[in-house]
Amino acid sequence: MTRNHTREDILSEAARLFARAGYKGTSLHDIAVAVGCSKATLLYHFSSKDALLAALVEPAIQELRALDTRLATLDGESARAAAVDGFVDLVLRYRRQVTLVYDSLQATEIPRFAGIDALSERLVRAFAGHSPDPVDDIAARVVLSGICTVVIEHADPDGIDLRDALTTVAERVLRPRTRQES
Amino acid sequence: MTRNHTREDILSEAARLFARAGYKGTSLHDIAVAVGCSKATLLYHFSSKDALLAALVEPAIQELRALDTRLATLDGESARAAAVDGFVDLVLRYRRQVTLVYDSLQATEIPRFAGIDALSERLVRAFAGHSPDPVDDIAARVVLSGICTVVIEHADPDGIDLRDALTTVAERVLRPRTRQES
DNA sequence: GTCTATAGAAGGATAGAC
DNA sequence: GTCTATCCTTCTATAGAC
Repeated sequence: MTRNHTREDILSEAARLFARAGYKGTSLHDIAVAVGCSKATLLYHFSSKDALLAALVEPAIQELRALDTRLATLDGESARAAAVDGFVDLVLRYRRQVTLVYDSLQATEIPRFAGIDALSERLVRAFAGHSPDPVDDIAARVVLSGICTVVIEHADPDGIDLRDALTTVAERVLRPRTRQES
Repeated sequence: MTRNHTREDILSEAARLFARAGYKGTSLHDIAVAVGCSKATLLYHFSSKDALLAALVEPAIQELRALDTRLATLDGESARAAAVDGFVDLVLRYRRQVTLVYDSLQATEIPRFAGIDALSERLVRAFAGHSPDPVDDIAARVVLSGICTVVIEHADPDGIDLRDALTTVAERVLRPRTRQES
């Protein structure tokens, strides 16, 4: 089918190794060994290690931008629900890339990622249902980042449906309170 | 007062830089420049880069173990509350170390950290109130890791009381449901 | 497209003067 | 205790043959 099997192999192995040891913790040599080729081959397909990272994360970033655009047309409660569903779906489909977006923002300076901080803030606001309560804001941040970390670490999809569980948890935290304190 | 001002400076600057760029992403040269000394001085005070990391994280790990021990004497609901309060307190007091414990487990092999995975699992179980429901388990993981990430990123302690907010959020997710579905 | 060989920089760590 | 100088390794990236 695809003739770029080497290119695909590189992307696949790089994703695996980056997710395990981090971007800085993975060398081109490591990737080359995993793929079964030389470092020079890696750099034939991708102009640099940074470029490899960018290629790896690009589709995830694009989908994140698409979600952001979609959310802009919604408001309040419906935006919150769409944000949760959309984000959980995205994170589950791009498990390995998620870690990278996290540590790559600090690890490298890839211009393509510009504007992602603002996007991230809009996502937090959507999770919070645009509530003015600071606690709702913190709740949104906890859930957002917690979902990322859990998906990263939860390698094995055993019995339970992770998507449902994550969505349920998010609803627990984010759904507007019906005043009932202890 | 303390005569080890250089040693303290090194620990302080290393904590700052490690938290910003990660362990692998920070070189001894970076730390030396920040402290205003040479690499050799760094390695006079700490036998290796790994040893510096260990010294930095050690107190946090010890307190984590202490919390774990304390929790072992409690059960169910009281254990859950104690776990949340204790953990939030710990994470807030060791903000910078938290990131390190996360990425150092993958970055380096420091024997002193042995057994921390099991400890971490016990903490998750305590957060979940030892509920057998898998969703409660996921909820505990989301909150636990979410709290860590939020504290790391939430550098500035502006108006709101982060401790109260985090505790409140944790209670929202973890407190046993009174059956009320949408 | 893939390789070997190698350049050139940066990393951690040591030796020895002060 | 702190420094400069140096060693050795590893890293990213390039050159050029096949």
